[in-house]
Amino acid sequence: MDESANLLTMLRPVRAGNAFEETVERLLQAIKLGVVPPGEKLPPERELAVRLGISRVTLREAIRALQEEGFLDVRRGRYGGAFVTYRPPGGGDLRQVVTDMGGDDLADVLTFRLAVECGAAQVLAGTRLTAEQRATLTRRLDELNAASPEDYRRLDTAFHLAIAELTGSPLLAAACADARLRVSDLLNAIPMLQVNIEHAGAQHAAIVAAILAGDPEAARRAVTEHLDGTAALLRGFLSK
Amino acid sequence: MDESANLLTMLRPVRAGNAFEETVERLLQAIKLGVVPPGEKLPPERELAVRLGISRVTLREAIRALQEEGFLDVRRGRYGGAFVTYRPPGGGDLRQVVTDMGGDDLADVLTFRLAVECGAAQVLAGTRLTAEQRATLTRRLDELNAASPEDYRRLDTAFHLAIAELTGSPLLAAACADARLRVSDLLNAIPMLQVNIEHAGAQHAAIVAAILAGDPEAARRAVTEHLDGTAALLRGFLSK
DNA sequence: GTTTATTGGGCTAGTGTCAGACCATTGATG
DNA sequence: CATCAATGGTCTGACACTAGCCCAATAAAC
Repeated sequence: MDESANLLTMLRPVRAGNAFEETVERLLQAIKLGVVPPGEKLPPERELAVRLGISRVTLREAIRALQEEGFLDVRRGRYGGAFVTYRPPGGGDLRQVVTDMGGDDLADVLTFRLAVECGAAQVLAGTRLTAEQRATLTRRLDELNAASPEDYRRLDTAFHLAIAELTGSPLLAAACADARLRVSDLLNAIPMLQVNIEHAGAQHAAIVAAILAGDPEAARRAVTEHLDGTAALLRGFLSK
Repeated sequence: MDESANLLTMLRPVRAGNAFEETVERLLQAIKLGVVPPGEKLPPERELAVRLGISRVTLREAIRALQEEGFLDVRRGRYGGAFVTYRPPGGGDLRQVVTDMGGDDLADVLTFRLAVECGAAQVLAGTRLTAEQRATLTRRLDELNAASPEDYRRLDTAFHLAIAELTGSPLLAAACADARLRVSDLLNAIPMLQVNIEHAGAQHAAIVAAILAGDPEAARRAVTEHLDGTAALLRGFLSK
């Protein structure tokens, strides 16, 4: 960690890949995180291209790639569109997933997620929330607690993202979304055990309680505990 | 904050601009944050292009733009290079700077910075640090405390970034660098008062003490206090 | 059935970006 | 004063990406 550490950080690559690759990544994330649930369709190409800031040609290439990989079913005509067919796999080989993660180190991803999610929860707890914001937060928690196994991961993501989004900071929301999708493949590769879900449920409740009580310290502690639990779970499966 | 909040977050633009624009931004940040101090030169074009992941042609366009704006002095031949001529301005019109900030909202930027820097400090405090890491942290603090006025902002940046970099998470370091440069124009537009520097000095010391003591709670609190102070200062100058 | 609005599919001309090669300039070194 | 290594300056051919336009297919509405 010498004089040039700052330099290395500032002069990192300006872009992660070409437009096509980055678009595939983004769509894949929206699909895998369940932001667009199975059976639903993506927005129309013309609209989506504008939102993603790319040309329709590039977008279509990305969609075609995902179609060939079996993530999407594309139908023409009115009421057509790109329908999500992907369903989260029951459980793959965690070590393989870790190996597949591009250059990103496992520790890097987990550290990043811990930092930004704790930061978001702390900030939100330190904000005076409107009745509507409080309602959104508790609704997301209730939905998660009532989730069927196949919806669990999707609603868990929605819950965690909601905390970041409720801070009103798009930059922070984007950072948390980024962190989440970097762990999502990992989470999908480990089985969902009833014990873990119950533990997580209690921790989610503690997080919401701390935020609603306006206690940043408690919120930070609750999120740390929750994410440390997940990290330990992952490391446990990796060392077996 | 309806059902589609997640969608809006996930389907944000894949790239902020074209390669040329993003490169200008990056270099400008490295210059304005003092990562490459006045009088020093950027790495050679060939090397820099590789580090930034762009072609030499695009990099040269960016450098030429910055040269024409007066930030760089480019000299040919051996021992030549792109030398930094920019020196941080004494103090401009803060409101103008806020107006100039592209779409980013002031609150968004401050919230983002608070979250990621608190997260980084908390994570670092929760890590068992090596002797070398502890030495780096205290050295950065000492350098900052001994800084002349013209070096203050640069070393302040280096100190804050060091905390993020010491976590060992490149993702987190990049996020903090991003947050810092988004406020740097704002900070440069307000005068440095002796009182504020003394306050900041005490807060920096508290942050380091908490991290070295391995107390995440205290670290989080100290960073929050420090950044809230800066935010209040900014808001104060804006409302005058 | 026929119509119609909406959606994906495909084309073209123009611009952005790239890799790689070669040229021009400079200042230290012998 | 001649040489040389390091650096910026320039060119070319190939590929990526874009904006804008029109075509084709589909299913609801009539």
